[in-house]
Amino acid sequence: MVCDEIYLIDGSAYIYRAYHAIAPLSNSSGLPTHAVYGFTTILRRIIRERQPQCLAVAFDTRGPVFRHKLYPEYKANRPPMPDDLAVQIPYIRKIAGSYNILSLEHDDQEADDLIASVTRRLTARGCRVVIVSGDKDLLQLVSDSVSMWDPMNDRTMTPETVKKKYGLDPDQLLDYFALTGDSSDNIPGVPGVGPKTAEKLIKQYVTLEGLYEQIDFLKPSKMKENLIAHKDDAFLSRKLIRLNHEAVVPEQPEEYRLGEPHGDQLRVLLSELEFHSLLKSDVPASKVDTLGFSLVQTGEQMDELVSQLQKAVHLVVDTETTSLDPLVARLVGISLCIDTGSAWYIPCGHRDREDERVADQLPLGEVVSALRPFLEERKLPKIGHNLKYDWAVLSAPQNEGVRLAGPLYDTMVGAWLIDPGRRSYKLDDLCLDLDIRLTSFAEVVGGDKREDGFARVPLEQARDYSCEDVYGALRLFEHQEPQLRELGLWPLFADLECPLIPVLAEMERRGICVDTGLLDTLSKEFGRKIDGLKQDIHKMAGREFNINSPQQLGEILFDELNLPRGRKTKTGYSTDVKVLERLALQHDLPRMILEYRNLSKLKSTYVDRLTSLAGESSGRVHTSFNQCGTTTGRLSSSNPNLQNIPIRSEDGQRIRSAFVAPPGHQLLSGDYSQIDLRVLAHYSGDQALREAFMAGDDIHQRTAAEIFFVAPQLITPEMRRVAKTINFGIVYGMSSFGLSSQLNISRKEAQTFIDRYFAHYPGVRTFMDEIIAQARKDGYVSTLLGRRRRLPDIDHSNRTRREFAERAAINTPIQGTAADIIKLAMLQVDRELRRQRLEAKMILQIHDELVLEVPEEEISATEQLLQAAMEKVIQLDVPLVVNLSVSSNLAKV
DNA sequence: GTATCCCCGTAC
DNA sequence: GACGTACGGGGATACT
Repeated sequence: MVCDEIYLIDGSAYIYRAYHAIAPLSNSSGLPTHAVYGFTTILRRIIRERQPQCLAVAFDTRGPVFRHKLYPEYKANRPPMPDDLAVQIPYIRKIAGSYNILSLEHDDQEADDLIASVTRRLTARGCRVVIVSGDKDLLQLVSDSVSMWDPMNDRTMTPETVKKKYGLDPDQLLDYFALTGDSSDNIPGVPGVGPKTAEKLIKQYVTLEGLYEQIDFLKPSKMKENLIAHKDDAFLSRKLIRLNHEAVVPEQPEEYRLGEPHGDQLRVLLSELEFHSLLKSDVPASKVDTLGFSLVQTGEQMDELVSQLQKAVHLVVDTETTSLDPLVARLVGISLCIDTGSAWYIPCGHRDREDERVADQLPLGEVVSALRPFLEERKLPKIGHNLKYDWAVLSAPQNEGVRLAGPLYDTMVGAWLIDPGRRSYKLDDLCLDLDIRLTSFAEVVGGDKREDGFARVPLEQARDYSCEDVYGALRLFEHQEPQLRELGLWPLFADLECPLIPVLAEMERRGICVDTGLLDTLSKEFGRKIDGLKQDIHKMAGREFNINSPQQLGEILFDELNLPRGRKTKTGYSTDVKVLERLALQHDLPRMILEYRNLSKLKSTYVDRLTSLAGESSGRVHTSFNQCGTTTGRLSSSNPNLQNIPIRSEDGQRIRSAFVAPPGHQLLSGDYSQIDLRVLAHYSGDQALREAFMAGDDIHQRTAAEIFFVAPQLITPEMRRVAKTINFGIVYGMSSFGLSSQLNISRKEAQTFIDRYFAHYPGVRTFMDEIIAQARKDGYVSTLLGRRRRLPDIDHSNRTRREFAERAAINTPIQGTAADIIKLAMLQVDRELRRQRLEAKMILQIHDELVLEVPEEEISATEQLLQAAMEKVIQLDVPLVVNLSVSSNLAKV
């Protein structure tokens, strides 16, 4: 028999489960997709784990079914299907179709009835059936040839397990449920009869009929009265629960055979849904044609390549190297292409198994001298994916310092500008959207786990892999360019973000000097204090425990010391600063925990981490500035993150002072004063806010005067602090709740402050309302330079998600415009330093601050340059003010 | 043993 | 549920 075992999936049930179990998700056009996603994963899991030959998925019909005629109240307590689920249903059907799975649906029948009908037909033909469901209503079908499996908890129900769970045979369940009823389906049953009673009754009397024949002999009781009074309900319930075995369904087992997925359909569908990982794993490869890829291994071949490059209008570049770290990476090969018809791979650093240089390749020197004129040609645009890396590799001294020039077009940055919210900007993921499947790095390097694995990849394979990357990047670029122009992003792309790439690469390469001696001292000192605190804490707690574990800490504080619990987290009670600070008022332990936490955070995250990173490259640390790391347009920094070095506490300052200028140099820092609020003043046009900045006032003091109704000179530091919190909160869209918890005041007081704030700055209120309205109309918000962020949740039915999008609508134009401005300034500073032939170098950007390393004799010239460049980089309706500071280290005095 | 989630804390 | 944008350490947990 072709299909001796058939899997029948309770589709509708899993749609609901997926909908509720998976966090809301949507594609870039705002279509909710989480139910589709969850459903698809379940389907895949069933197929993967059970490899069924025969499979069907049953769906509920949309309209009423025969049960409604029997009982109008049937499922009357069910809320209608949520809209954001309803729109996903057609996609779920398409998914089933694309995976080549038979779908069952019938007017007047529910999925359960279809499953019952198929089960009846096919078991009669000798097939075994596995029902895939978690619904107890289907248990009535279980028999020697029918089992039920719920992949969610991987439980299989057989007649034996049914007996174990209910004490009854599967065919008695109907009568059993007829008595208990089912509140979720609004099936009445008999009031007062629950699982225990029903089990006893059915065990004794076998069926409803048996029970009611003997009803007179029951002892008088409330239950007996109920049974008599609700006899009709019991029989009606059984009718409702009994599945229909007579629905029209395919009769032949062959019709349930699971075929191969429809690759093309699936590709289109998964692309639309933006299920990139599934696209990658489930859609058969449409591999890139490698016919036009060639190796350049001889002088003649290089000459031929050079003559081809003469006619290039743009050059796509990718480098293969021995390391992800450009400081040490050695070129293994370069791939190039100028159109989508062909590509070249020029190996220059490949090695064999014995680590001997492979013979059939030109030496690096020859490769570089042949290609340098093209790579450095300022009129020849260069295209690549993550060009910051290639720029850094090519310009490194060990690779002969090629300065990749010409307008740079980076497809990673392009993809980010088009959709700054997407998860991955990896070349292969982006290419999948264009239906191009690239070979993964892992596939090529295979088992070789060493970092320089690529050097040992055979040339032909290296050629195909590397050429695919330039081909993919070019296809991406061709896809992106019209989009970038259409969205008005081209100037931002071509004139700001892409020119910034070499600037960032140089900042990263230069790095910043750290005083490892000081870090060492700090590490020891913090270590000593931490050990002392640890002992004291354990002593006071009465036992040893892991202080770093919020869970264990919670046990000590709340269970053993019985201190009052605060806010709940998913896994227990919160032990964060706010909670511990409150507890510190009544117990010493929380105070010590806070100190312990503070010191261990500083030690592990900063002191020790910096020490290990500085050790790798002789006293300097080299961060990565991630250009595509945020949704607002800011940079982010990692390995180490130099944008969150402590500043507020004294210990934080000591860590800062370990960032130093090298001998003969100083650190010059310029930071924008209140750039967010100035941008807000500009955007909102609010009269009072603008005047405050025009007058050069201390904005927090000014705000304090307005909300406390006092003269500016009478403002206390406390009042200023409150005003400052409000000013910041406004930019983030904070509510009275947030403000009250931040300031430890009542919500009412917080609301009063907010009301007074808006009374004084009415333009800000208008701005906030308008920007949300605009986001709702357009589906996105934008910054001064036209940077965009889509906000698909701005109309979401879930209030939390909607309000989140609303706050982002307020914050993004402000934060993003500030990012635009400082990026412009970075380009300007870079250009001016070159023009004035100064040796000073930018080394850090911390959102509203630029830090330069400056030779002592250049300090005054660089100060002027920096301040002018930053302040004059753009004209807002309020002045931009930059504060400078010069110091031998990063600590603020 | 490795990958990932969660809690927490640092910055602007 | 409640304040936007990040990164990262360490514990807990899930998976291989």
